[in-house]
Amino acid sequence: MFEKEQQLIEGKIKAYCVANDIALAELKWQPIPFSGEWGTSTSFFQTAANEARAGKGDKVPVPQRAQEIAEQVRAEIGSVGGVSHIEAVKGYINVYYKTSDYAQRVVDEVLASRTDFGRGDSKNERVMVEYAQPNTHHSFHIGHYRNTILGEVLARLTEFAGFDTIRASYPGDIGLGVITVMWAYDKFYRGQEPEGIHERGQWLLKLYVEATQLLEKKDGETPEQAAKREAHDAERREMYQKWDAGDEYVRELWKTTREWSLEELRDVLDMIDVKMDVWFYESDVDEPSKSIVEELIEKNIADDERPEGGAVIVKIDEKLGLTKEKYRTNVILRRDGTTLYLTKDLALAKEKFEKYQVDRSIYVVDVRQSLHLQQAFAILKLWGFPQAEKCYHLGYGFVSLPEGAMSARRGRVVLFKNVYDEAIKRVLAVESERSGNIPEAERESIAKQIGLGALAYSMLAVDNNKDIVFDMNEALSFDGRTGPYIQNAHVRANSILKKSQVEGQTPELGPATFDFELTKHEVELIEHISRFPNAVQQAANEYRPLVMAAYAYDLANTFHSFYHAVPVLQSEDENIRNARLRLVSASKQVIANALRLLDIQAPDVM
RNA sequence: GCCCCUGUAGCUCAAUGGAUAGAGCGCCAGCCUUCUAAGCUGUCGGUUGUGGGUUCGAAUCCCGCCAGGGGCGCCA
Repeated sequence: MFEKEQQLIEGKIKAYCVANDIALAELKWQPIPFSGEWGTSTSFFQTAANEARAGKGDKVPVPQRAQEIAEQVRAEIGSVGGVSHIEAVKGYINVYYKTSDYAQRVVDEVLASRTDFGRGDSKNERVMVEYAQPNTHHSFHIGHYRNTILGEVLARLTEFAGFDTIRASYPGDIGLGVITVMWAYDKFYRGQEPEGIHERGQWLLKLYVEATQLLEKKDGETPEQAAKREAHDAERREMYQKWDAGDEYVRELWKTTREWSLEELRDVLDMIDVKMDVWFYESDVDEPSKSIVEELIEKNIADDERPEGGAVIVKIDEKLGLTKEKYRTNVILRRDGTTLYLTKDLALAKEKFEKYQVDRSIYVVDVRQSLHLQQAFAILKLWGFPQAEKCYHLGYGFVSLPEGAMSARRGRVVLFKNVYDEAIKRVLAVESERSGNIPEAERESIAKQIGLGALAYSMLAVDNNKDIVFDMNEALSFDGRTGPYIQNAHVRANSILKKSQVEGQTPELGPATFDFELTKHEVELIEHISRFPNAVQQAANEYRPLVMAAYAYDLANTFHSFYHAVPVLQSEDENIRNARLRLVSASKQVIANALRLLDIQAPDVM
């Protein structure tokens, strides 16, 4: 925002140092921590330290010498347009901007750009974010939700930051787990089908639990029980073989039940406003991945141990020439010729690189699969894909329950849909208590926005590499550092604007200047707003939704304080009233932009 | 055995080499005839697991140790 002024000052500092034989170290500018006003600062510690190391400076302590330089430089700079004053403190030089200029620039820019405020310039680079990879024939649980919201927000961030972004889902639609459900369905429930997308999807999970009970070896089982269990297992294996061979009946059964799961998944994604660009299915890459195995053997990357009754493996460390074990060795084809997760991931990566021309490939996957993905990336490198360098595993800690890990086998899972329903129920209860002014018809829709806002934020406000113990009361809390807190700031801003009869009535907010004495609340609000574009870039570059989550809260917090302390509509001076209205409008816009990046709705009333 | 992650206020978490380590929850005390109290203001609360090292400066980087979690050739 003040790049020109900063550059001018930097130039003067450099000139002064050259003239006075001071070996200036690189200048790093950063905002001044606390201020009733705002500005930017840089320090001279590094320069002083360099001098001390070179034996200059007569053994003056570094902080003292840094302060000396800061004072000398300060005297030299003189006055700069747009800058109110410059001070030398504790080895830092603080440049304070002229309040009115700064405020005006920030607010005007937001109001000119609106929904595009904070959008980065195009980076001419294509990013694919792969997330939402639940298995079919299960049901979408709260762990899948964490994955999906993280991936979606990351995609929104990279897109807004200037990357060409592709969203990709990769459901696991085949495997022993899938066959297990099909077997149970075919044997015990053939022809049945519950009403309702979610009921039907969740029913498949129940079948899985039931089937697992029947197929699991139990302590002290009688020979008859054991025989029965083994017979069941044989049926299941037979079904898998039939699927593999393309048996018409089994394939049809698979397609039908698979579609039930995918319908449920699509509906969940729709509920949380996620629109996928590309759908990859595990079953689609099964065949292509087999030819990849042959290619890797030919290229002497993979070793074929099948002649000795083994599998096809890749000795990754050895092929990379590493002496210490890092990636180890892994199997890419079973001895029976069937593929593995790793095999399919290689085929998928090839398609991403060749068909979709992605420059960066981000995998939002549980941190427990870290070694596995590192192995995949290493093999891609051996294979000759330069993009392997830009494959990135965004790992996240797993979501467990207060009573322990979630376990689909034991039926101990918290389903997303149940949390969603509970969230709406709780918000509606609060609404009936506090929001008497909202028409009955609108309440349901707002309850969805608030409930999902609480849930999304509870996931996003924790660093992705930390595990989460899912607690319904915490996840659906509406007080304090939560989604609804941020949404409420948006609502309050809207409330002022609505009452001012500015928005909606006239297209333009009244003109205003900020050359009156601003309160510290206004100053802080403006500063936070001005930081938004940087927060977008940082969050996207570091692949960290948390950065944006933290930013959104801080902005809302600043707005709430402003709202409480500074009258807007009651301002007697017309210029001040207009200036504050412009500030409120800008605040509302930036809060909305931040919430949008977090996949959280910004309601006008709540 | 090897590798990865985590350890910060009573609890849940921020702070990725800079100024006095910050929020929320909880506790306590204030604030609604005044733009929505899902809010605001204030109080209390810290040897950043531990011992060294690097640096002008370390929660942050390096090494050791302790504690918890996860992973390691035919599951995904």
